[in-house]
Amino acid sequence: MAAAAELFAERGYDGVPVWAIAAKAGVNKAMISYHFGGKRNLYQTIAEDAFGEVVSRIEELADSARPAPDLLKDLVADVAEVTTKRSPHVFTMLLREVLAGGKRLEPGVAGKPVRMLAAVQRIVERGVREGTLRQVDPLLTHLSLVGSLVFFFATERFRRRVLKGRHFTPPDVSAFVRHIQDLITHGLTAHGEESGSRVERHARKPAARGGRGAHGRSDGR
Amino acid sequence: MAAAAELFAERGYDGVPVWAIAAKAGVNKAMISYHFGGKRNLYQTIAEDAFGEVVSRIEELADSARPAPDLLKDLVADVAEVTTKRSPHVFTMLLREVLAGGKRLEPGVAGKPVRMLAAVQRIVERGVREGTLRQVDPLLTHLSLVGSLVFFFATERFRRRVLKGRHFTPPDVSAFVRHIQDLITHGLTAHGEESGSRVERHARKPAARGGRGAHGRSDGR
DNA sequence: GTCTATAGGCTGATAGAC
DNA sequence: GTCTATCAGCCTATAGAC
Repeated sequence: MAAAAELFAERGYDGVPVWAIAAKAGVNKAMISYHFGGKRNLYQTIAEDAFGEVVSRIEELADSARPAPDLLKDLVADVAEVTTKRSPHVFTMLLREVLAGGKRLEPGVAGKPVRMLAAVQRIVERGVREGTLRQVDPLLTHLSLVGSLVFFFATERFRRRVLKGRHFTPPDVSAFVRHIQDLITHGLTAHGEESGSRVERHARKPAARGGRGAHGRSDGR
Repeated sequence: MAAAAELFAERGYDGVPVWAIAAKAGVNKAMISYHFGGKRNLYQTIAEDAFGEVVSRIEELADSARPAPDLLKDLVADVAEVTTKRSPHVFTMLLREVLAGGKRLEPGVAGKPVRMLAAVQRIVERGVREGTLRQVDPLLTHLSLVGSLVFFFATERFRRRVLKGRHFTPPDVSAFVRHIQDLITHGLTAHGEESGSRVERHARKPAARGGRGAHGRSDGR
């Protein structure tokens, strides 16, 4: 499954012959039909597994009552953690599916991007309602935030290849996480707009779920 | 070419048989080999054409001496204009290429994403140097900004399909452009941080190149 | 320039030996 | 469970008639 995920992410479903997956996994190509029921089923299984992990993480955050800006920052860190430590190819595969319009997936899996969207929207809506976020549109905010994230993680391979000797900063995940969290702070939070006073950071909250020590926890700058 | 672009964007290079392109274009499939020299050449021609348009627009902006925040906002509007009025499938195709690591394209075309990256970085670097932008990392800023844009335009078809009866806002291009420009204003510009005073908008500049009336010109809010 | 017919290559799945 | 051999389908490209 890991071998297949990498190949599917890199070349797309139609671009990967079954023999390539078998070769990379060090097994016989007939075994894939035997154990997974064919190429399409293998793909489906991988997608379900990977997308499910991301969705459940995001929905867990959306169910929290903590301040919306903190949740959004944790979302960034969570997403980074999933893709770096669990399934490196989720977002490439997810993005390919979204580009295809979700035609290839069975309904249950195809709905997962929509659940992510709904969860993020819920967080943003509450933040706007409670005044911790500026008056931003939840859908557009979701698209710009998640768009940045998905784009970054899905294109990591490309950057590694083309930015070899040319550019200064090698794409560093934790730096990117901090950058996005910083943009959330400056671009989305309502810091003191109603008072005429100097901009100030919003109050810190102790982390709701113990110190997992992720990349750039919103309370760990 | 338009027919092929749409199909390539939707299903990917490997997912589109030549007969499908021929059928959609209303021509015989042998004509594609005759006029373009085969499927791969057709793809290459389309990619070169579409990517070139975007790159030249962005590089033109990067060569301007106007304030960096204005340039970034115009970049957003320009990108939106190209994809809505000229080639609706550029970003889907571009994104697919980036996901593939640029392996399919000849070097000249593959370098175009890098030129976009370099141009945006140049704008951001100058903005930071001149103090019109906060002290942000140029590469990370490029990735988050362009990532949002590319993601938005590349996934428009998906949204139209899945957000049919479910969600309030149908994805509106001009609203998204304004949203991103707003994020640039709040998240990237250095508005009065050195003075202790109230946040204020940066000074307006008259548009450098006549009133083209694009979606959300930075001076047309 | 346009079309039909076909060649030639590659792919996914599986029958059947072990 | 695993492997080899093979089949049937689909794809691109082109030869050759018009």
